[in-house]
Amino acid sequence: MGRGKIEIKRIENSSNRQVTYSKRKNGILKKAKEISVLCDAQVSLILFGASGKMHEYISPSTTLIDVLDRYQRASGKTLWDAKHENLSNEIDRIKKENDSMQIELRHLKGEDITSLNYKELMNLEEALENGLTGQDFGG
Amino acid sequence: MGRGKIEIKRIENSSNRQVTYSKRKNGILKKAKEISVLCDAQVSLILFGASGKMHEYISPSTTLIDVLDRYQRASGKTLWDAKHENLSNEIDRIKKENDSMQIELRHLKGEDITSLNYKELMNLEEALENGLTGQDFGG
DNA sequence: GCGGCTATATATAAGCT
DNA sequence: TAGCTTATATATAGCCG
Repeated sequence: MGRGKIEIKRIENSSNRQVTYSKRKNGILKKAKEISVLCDAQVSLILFGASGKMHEYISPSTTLIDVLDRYQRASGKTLWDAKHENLSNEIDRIKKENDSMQIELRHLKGEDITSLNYKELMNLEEALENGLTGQDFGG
Repeated sequence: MGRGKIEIKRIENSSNRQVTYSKRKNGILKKAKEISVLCDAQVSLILFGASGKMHEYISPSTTLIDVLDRYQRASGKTLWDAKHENLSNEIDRIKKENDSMQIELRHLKGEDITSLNYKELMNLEEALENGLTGQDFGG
């Protein structure tokens, strides 16, 4: 669509790439508006250029959240549930690490530290590195 | 872009609307792929036609969730509900505690433990309870 | 690097089957 | 109804200031 035909592959020249992005971004945003108006379609378009700048188009009379809800129902994929699960799992993982450390710290602080011998310290260190939970080092 | 010029307004004839949707859907999906490849852009495009059928394009090497996370950061808008925010906050909180403990443990393990005196232990304990991060207890 | 300017490449509205 | 075709409308690559 220009003076010359181009291959669809990454434009190596960064300044040409930027110019092309800017032009095509306008083009695709326009197309998104058009299809949404002409065909009564619900559209969500989000673009991030290499420079990091964001552009978006969401059809009128809807919201991105509506689109995403519908996306989940139509695709069977989960977004917030997946997100929710990821977060929950991360919390579990971190909490375990956390508990483990707290237990070890309690031991460290609760004992007469000078009474720990070398072997006990090694056990402790190993336990910490393994992130074991609930293991008791005798107190 | 055809035999005749058209106005950008809802196509009333439902079968024309469907045909136009189908054609333009292909066009915009192609455009989305092209800009993503040519310009190294991160793109998310979700379309629902009036018939309810969904089509999507997400740039390779990313996921819709990534795009949405980035969208939230860039736009300042929240997509996930309050529940997710709470989880995120909890993660932040726990991670801080965690980091704090790791720092202290590193100190404990890195030192000759018998050299810690009572006061140092008290400082340590206080720091842990306050969840302070990055504070140095002298090594 | 940015905003116009064309020549060309593409997309697509109508038609046709 | 769904494709295929073709004349036109658009998009845009390469340039220029």
